[in-house]
Amino acid sequence: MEEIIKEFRDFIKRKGLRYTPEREAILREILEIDGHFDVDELYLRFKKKGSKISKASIYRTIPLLIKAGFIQEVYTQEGHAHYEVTLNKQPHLHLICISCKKVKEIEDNKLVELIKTYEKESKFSFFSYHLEIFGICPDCKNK
Amino acid sequence: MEEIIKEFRDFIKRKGLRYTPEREAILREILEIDGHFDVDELYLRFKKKGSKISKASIYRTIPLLIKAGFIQEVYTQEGHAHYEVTLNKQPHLHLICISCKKVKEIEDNKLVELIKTYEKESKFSFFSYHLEIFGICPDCKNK
DNA sequence: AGGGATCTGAAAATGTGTCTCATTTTAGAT
DNA sequence: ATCTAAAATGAGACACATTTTCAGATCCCT
Repeated sequence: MEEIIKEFRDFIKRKGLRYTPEREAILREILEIDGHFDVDELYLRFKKKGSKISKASIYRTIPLLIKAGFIQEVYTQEGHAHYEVTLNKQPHLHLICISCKKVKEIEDNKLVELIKTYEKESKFSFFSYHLEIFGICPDCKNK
Repeated sequence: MEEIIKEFRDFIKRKGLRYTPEREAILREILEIDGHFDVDELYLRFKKKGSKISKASIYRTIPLLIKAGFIQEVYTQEGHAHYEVTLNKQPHLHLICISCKKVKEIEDNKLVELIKTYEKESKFSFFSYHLEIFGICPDCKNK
């Protein structure tokens, strides 16, 4: 945990930016969230704690955390973006039920291998990817 | 082309909806676009032609075309959705250059096979998927 | 400690997508 | 062909996510 914070601080410094309590608090809060999150959820968590971090700061910090490689945008649902912490996470894909909106994660090495072959063939340098599959989950099929 | 139009008409009828000139015009316009498109582009094409189809109608027709299986939402960029015609298209994935924003398509059967195994294992019924990979294209690397 | 650049919160601005509503159009029944 | 109820349309209002502006606060280098 503290190492991650330190890494973020180094990243901020390296970029010539300023390390502020708000930026640190946002990273700490995100690291405490298990699973996916969105801006509003983050904002409400701060509000509940009595912390008065503004949405603007959250919106401004998220791109930094993405560039630093700590989080990733995973999908858009109900008109707004959802993110997840990528640290200590295997690459994975999301199955999204279009009926109940639940999201299931699948980790699979075969996909990772396949993506590596695309990287070689295309001569791109890959940063990240999303594989989202939309369908109906077993529970909703039986309704 | 005319067969596709007929198919759409049948789809609309089957759903108990009404077949209108606007709906047909929107489908025709989309079929003429080569590649990806967004709502604004579509709207401007109508405007340029002197056609006065409203954005509301475009927004209302797109979900119909998706349900009919003619188009698909492919990715969100700069805050709005982009679509593509799925007819006569092999399933494929998109490589998006985060520098120049160009999108390259890759078709690959291995991915399709892999996704079929996920469908079996997860017991979901899949409708569609997107695989988007973000990276830097060879051209931008050399700048 | 001082000072200029950067960051912050608050609010306004922007932009996408949805909804409302008055009017028009469709399509089935007459 | 005409009538009619239901559904679709365009225009604009609206809801909401995200970005930008700006004045004041903070950071951090010297």
